Amino acid sequence: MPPIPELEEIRRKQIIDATLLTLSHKGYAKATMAEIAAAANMSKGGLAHYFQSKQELFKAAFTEFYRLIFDRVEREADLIDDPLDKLLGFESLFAADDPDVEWGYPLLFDCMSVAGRDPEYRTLFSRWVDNWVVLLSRIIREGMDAGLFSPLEPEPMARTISAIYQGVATRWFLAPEDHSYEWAFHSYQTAIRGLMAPYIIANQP
Amino acid sequence: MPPIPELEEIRRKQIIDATLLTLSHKGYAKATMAEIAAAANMSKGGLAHYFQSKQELFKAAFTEFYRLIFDRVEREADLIDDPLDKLLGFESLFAADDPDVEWGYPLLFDCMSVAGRDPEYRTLFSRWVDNWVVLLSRIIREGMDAGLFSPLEPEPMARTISAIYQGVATRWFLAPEDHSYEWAFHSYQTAIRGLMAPYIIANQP
DNA sequence: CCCTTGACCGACCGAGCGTCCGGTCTATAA
DNA sequence: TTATAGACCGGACGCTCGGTCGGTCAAGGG
Repeated sequence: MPPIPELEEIRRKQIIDATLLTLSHKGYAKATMAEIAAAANMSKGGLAHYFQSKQELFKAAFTEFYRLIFDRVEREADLIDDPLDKLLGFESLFAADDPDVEWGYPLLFDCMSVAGRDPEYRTLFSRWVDNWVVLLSRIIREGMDAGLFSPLEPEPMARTISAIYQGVATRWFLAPEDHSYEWAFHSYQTAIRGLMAPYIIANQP
Repeated sequence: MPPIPELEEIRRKQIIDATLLTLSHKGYAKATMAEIAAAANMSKGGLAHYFQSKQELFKAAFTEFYRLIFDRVEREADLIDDPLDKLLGFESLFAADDPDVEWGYPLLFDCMSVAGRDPEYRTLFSRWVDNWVVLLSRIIREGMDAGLFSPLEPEPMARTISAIYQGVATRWFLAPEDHSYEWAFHSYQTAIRGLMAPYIIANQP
């Protein structure tokens, strides 16, 4: 009998946090169960009590990871009023010194790498993308409702925008010597403006 | 004394081909030296005779891989005359049934995943990008020389274009249910047209 | 005909890994 | 107080893999 009924939830969170921490500086391939157990102040056996395999644990960790990211992005989008500015304003994701960013990208690359062969991880990746698409679609609809954008299909446009964001961010992250923050931000903004240009209704004077 | 002096080159090519083949359906993490050796019709010892470590072999293989891709892309670009059409015309890279494409993307994701932590692979990734940038910059310069584009900095634009291409292609490859060929091609073309629009000189009637 | 050289073999080693499992401890129920 | 169940421990097991190393064989030089 568990003394505290929520113990399982607490432990799972504790383990997942430790997994993300370990993953962040070791990577998917080199993170071991022993290391994760140690980071969670637990033994390998205790860890196995809550997650029966490494795969299961990693999938739970990755799911938790993108939940974290979206909480954050959504909060930031809420602070901006103008829909176009919202679309253009993901600068916080180009913050090199932010720990979330620093280990978030490698984690995403790990997921993509595995997804190249494993359908289950492909689903994880799709869900990651879907979150972005939902967020961006909502912003586009806001713009249409406010009479700022002329009618367009929100979802394909949202997918295009997020794909462009990901492409630019990947370069910036993996080859920063050749892709400065300025380049990344300018590239992203120019590309999005170019895409949205046909749909932006000139503001009345 | 080797009976054929070029034997070493032949063997290295043979091994690298086998490595790419093995990598293509096993992935970086799960491809073993024994398997590669078998694919090269050779023993582990023979393999070790030419490549002293797995890392060394993989780096050579990846370098060869992007040489292959660029030979191909360059040849295809040569077939098109109009510079803008060249920029817009990488459709062969959205060919799902092409074996080069089918295993090329996973290989690139593997490289990116390792590059997230390993500076040597980061350099490999940079070189991969640089190849694209050189190719695209040349096309942009052609357009400027031909009076089709007004003056612009070719390199940053080339980097933006290739980043967008990569972002779109990644989605198309990893989440094809949600990102059709039509979506990918339209997204890429629309984005590039939007970027280039300010620099396209209206053709005289 | 022997000796050297280099290509190549494949059994083996040792490290590292995920998983399993017998056991211990603690808290509740009887 | 005793019994029981679940939480957790940590060593052992089995396996895989990269790298090594003594050996074989064929070709050419002396």
